[in-house]
Amino acid sequence: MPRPSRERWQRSFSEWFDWALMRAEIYDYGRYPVKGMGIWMPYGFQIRKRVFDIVRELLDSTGHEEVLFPLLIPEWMLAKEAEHVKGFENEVYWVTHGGLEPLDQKLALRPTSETPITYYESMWIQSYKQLPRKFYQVVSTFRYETKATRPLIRLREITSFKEAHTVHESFEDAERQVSEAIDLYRKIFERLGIPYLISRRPDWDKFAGALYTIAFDTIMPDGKILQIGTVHNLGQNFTKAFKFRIQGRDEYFDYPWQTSYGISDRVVAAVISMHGDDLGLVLPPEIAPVQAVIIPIPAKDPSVDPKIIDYAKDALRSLQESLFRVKLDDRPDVTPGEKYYYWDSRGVPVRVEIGRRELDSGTVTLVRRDTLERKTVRLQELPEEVRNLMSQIYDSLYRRSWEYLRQRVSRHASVEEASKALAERGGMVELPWCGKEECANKMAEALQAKVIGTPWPTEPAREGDRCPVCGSSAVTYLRLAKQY
RNA sequence: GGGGCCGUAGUCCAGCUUGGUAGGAUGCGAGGCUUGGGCCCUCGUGGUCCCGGGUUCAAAUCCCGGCGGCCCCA
Repeated sequence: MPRPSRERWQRSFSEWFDWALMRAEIYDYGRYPVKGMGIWMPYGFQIRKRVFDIVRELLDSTGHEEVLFPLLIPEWMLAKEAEHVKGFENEVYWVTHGGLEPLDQKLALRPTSETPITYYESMWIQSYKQLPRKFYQVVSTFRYETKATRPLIRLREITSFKEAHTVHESFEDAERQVSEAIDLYRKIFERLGIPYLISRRPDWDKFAGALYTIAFDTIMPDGKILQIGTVHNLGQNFTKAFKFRIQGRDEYFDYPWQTSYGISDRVVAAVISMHGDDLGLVLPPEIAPVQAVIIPIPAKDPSVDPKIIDYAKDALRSLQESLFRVKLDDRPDVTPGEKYYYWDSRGVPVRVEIGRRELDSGTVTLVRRDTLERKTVRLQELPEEVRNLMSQIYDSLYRRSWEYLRQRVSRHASVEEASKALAERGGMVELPWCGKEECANKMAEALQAKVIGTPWPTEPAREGDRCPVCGSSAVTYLRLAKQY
């Protein structure tokens, strides 16, 4: 078999994505009778779990403490911070009845948890000595999306919202926390081989209630941008709204500073999309529920088959002892070819083929999922070879996805050039920008694209670069793209 | 926000224009034959035709409303 094509993957990505989710039994979407909600199936649940294991590991190791807040938020609490409630008013689900009885206080299904968490922080924290404090939870959140919902990408129940919330004694420390969060997110996406761009969202598009928002975006196979993580500096907006004050080093009372940052199901959508091909998923080994699958090949002479199975079990044991997640597919009534397609679609990184040839020579044949290259190695070397292959697969997925992203980001002096680039390959374009909202909107309109933001860290414009709309000196560059 | 397409077996789809017995492929189960990339054969199994209402002697089919999915544009 030649290297698998990525034609359908790229040309009809939307179809590919729906197909891949079903085919690999990840997320059953489109037949639950509530819009925008689906079911994590066992295999998908394993992937999701391993992705969020990485998230938890990195948060835990940097002093974040996992908590769990209630799903329901009373109306008065959600409404405490004026900008916040205004930003969410169109997408909140309300619980209005208990049984047949109308509730005297409407209860929101949390769209995010800044308000209840701040409410409790105000009771738990009295002094700067208790700071910084970093909490997080991984929960379902609900948003009444009016745009077209998509599996994992735009859900009404976001089933895997990791929201972190931190408290600090000073603006400077909150700024430091923003950097830490960005660094954490970089590490998460690096581990998953998801390439990203970091942008500061324009002021008119920041999180409701934040001073500013930094966002991670990736580029999907169809060239559209997907936001995969956000980091907000909340300033004192919520602490003031909740009259949450602490005693500072100077003995005076003042409002502490907060940040919050979130990652969701979209990370799983991104990792699936980024590495896939026309056969289905290609999973980075770290999150693959099955890292190697052993396929026994029956012999012409059936009396040899028990020996092949025994030999395959030797291979299985050897890999299990080396702590790989490995599976022997010894279903007697399914042909090897069908098993290949089955496991390929699920993205298993390494396949181990064992037939008469391998039995007779004390070897096994390894096939790597990303390239379908084969290689025959001695049975004793199996664990080491699998380990090497997995690391090569990760490296190559990583390089390929970053290469893909880089090819779809470009800087242009004029709207015409940028428009051409967007038409040709989608992705992100950057144009010099004077900083005025009006000019940004005009660029977006001309390109029929959305303003994504400005590069982070902030990049001052080069001498002589001019805003293509008003012609005045550019201060930085504006990123625009078609967005999910 | 505007426009379009679609909903029939677990899945993919035909049937709808022209109303009159619910079809195919695939899957699933049994048996046989195969097995180094989806083999083949036989038999069997599987349906609230998305939901509600209307028209009609009769509705998967026509009409209205709803729910859900997809695409394009803003």
